[in-house]
Amino acid sequence: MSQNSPLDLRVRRTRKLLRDALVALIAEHGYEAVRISDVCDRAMINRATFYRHFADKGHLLVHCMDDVFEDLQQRINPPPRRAEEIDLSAGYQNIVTLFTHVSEHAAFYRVMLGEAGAGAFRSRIQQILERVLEQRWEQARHAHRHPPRLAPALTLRYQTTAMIGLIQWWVEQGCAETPLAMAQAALDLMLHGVGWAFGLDEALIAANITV
Amino acid sequence: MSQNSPLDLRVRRTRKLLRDALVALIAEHGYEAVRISDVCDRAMINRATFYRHFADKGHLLVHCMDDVFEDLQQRINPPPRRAEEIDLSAGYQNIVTLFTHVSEHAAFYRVMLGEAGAGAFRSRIQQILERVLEQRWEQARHAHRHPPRLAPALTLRYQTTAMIGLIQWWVEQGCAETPLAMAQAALDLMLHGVGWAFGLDEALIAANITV
Amino acid sequence: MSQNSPLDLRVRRTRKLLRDALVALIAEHGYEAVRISDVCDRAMINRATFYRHFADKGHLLVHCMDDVFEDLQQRINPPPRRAEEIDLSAGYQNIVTLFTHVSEHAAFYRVMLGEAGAGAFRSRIQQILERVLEQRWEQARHAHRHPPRLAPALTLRYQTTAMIGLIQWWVEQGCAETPLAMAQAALDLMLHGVGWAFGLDEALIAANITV
Amino acid sequence: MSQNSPLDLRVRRTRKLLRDALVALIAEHGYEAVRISDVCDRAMINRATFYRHFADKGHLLVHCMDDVFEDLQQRINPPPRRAEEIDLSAGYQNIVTLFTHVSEHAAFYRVMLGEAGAGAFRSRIQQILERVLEQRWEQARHAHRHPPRLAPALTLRYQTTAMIGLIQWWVEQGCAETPLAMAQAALDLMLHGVGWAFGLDEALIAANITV
DNA sequence: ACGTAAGCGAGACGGTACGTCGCGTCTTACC
DNA sequence: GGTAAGACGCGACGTACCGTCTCGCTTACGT
Repeated sequence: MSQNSPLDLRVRRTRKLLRDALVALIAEHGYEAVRISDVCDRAMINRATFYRHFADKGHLLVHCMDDVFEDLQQRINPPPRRAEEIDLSAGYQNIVTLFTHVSEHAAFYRVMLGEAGAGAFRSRIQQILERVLEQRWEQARHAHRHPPRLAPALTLRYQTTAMIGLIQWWVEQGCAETPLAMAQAALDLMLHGVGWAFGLDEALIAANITV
Repeated sequence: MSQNSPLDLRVRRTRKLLRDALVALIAEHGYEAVRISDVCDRAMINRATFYRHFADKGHLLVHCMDDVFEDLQQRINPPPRRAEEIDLSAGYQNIVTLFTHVSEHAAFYRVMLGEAGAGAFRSRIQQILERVLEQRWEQARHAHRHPPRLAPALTLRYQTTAMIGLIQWWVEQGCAETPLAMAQAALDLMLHGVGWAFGLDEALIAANITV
Repeated sequence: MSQNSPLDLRVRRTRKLLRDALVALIAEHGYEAVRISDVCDRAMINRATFYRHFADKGHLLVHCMDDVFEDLQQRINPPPRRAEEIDLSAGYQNIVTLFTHVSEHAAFYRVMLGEAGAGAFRSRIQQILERVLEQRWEQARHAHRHPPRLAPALTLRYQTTAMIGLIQWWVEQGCAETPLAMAQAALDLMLHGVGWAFGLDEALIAANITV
Repeated sequence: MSQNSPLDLRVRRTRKLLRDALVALIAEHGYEAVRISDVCDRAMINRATFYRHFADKGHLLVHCMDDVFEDLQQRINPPPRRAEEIDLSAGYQNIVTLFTHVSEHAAFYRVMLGEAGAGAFRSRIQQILERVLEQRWEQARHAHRHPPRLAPALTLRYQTTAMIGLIQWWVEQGCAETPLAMAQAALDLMLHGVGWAFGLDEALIAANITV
């Protein structure tokens, strides 16, 4: 039997060691501060070998992100096949899944979304969330009574960056709340707005719409 | 005493040249890609002189950010002196001011919030917004009928990161909308939520609250 | 014994390919510039296979030199069996043989004696010539009227390096002269000196001996 | 007073340290075996600084050779201004000067002419000697009774390489003989030939000319 | 002739040196 | 006294070549 695995065992081992070392070091010192030689030392991989696999630190980072996001995509992506179930519970499920996934990579998310993280990470997860949210919105379109009240692109950006903010806050707190609680909070904020969350009186809110 | 007199003209000139050069170069190549020697070349300042004023690139960046945020703080910070005017119009005014300020530094915001920007910038503006929003929320507290429905820290983070997302989206579009339109959109999203913006039926929203 | 049986066909083939490749590449780029991987590419031999046969580039070079010098030794070495024939014609014959041999490996000699050649080659051929010349001198000793007028070691070195100089000059010229002409010139220089070759007057030479 | 010296003191110091280190290390390990980092370590110069002065090892070597050969050229070059003194004593003086110079750089010559030396050195000194000898031969031309009996280029090469052989032999012996003795031997070999030095009978030599 | 031990191709890997780049410090000379 | 010019130590970078090491395949040799 010839091994039909795509890559030599040694190759996979080397890449995994490098990935793990990078993640650990970013968590310790931040992305920019990590030197390729540090990664190699930690991974116990020769520096020349690093360059046989990745052109530079950024490529290894992408490799790491692929690792994380692949997991996320596989759990979130499958959209509801039966278009009739337009309730938001599927969306809620997705949000729960998202927070669960985050909690499983909490350390990575904490540092990557932090000040010392890599901008590429934030923009990539933002795109992923945007794509997912847009898809769901497209599928739910016929259930709407009204046309969109604001430019969808704007709304999408608002919601996705806000979600990332929630995630960042949560992992900074050490994931104190359960993923379900976070998902519920996210859904509430999405549906009722920040004013509601702050406890503003509905009448006050309604009154100020016209301002 | 000459100590507290405004700095030597040459010093101020040098620092301004360096600031301008850094901003221009970040806009062209991104923060990390900018070399101190590039900044000096652009500013036509000797590299040794740079080090007489700033310890490193980060310190110059802080200097630049101070320049921008000082402007913002001065326009936004003054809280409503008369606590009785608890209408949201003051908040709305603040938001207009914010977007106006952003439009005046659009290039800077675009690159600094982008993938190639500096993480420090994003986190700093986030803190500023959080502080302002928190202040306003504290002042408006007695006007609320209800206690906060979600943890205020969470809500704050949600709203401020969402605002930054809006800003980023806006400057990426070239500030096509007016600051007033953006402020109105921001306020609407804040008060009515994303579901409303997407045009979801209120009944549907209400129904799913219980999910 | 299988040990001294001629080597496996594959082994001989591999070594020959490597030898030829090295010689060709030295001729093209000089000894130091040749990389082992270049040799392997040219020879269409895997690099790992190279190391199964030679420890490094130097060992392959020695292998190549053995190839060349073995030919030379076999043609020059057999000293005059009958000690009575002490005429110089046998020495002359040897010199003719030497230049003939050189002409048959002209390309190799040209590059190996040139600036980009291997020092080991020059010193090895120098030793060979020195051994041959010393042998002949020992055999011709009883025909001398006089004891050596200069330290034999010095004279030997003078003559052998001069011969190598002649060879180098000749191959650099593309072996324009016949081997016989070169041998005659070498013998003339050996017997009559450089002054004579330049056409200096004998009286002048004699006069200046005392200087 | 502005210093009219061509180079900053630090620059000259750095280059001298590197030169000395290279010479010492070549003497110890041979040219090819010397690593640039070795040179820098020995010279207590940072490796990056090396590259600010020399593109590679070869350029530093040339710098070293210039140092040595400049000395030689200045002592040997000035040709006899008064063309009437065509005796060979001036040539003899030159040869004495050459050997004296060599004895002052004996270690350098020993290793550079040895197997581990640099081919460039040998070929460069060969060219220098050739140029000097050719000059003298041109100036002495009208004193000759006869036209050259062999191609001057060939004779030049013979003599210069032989001289280098003598030099190499001498420094290998630790310069046991005096420079004067070596110069006399060189002149004798030049004027009377190798056969004479070996003590061959003149009649024998004469008889074999016709061979 | 044919099974087997060898020679061999492929290529990952650890290592060492290379030449380059940018940083931050320092000295020197100028104005 | 501030500045220009630039040498210097430092350390990371990305590249190149070396020599070693599996792991299978195939090929010449010995019985």
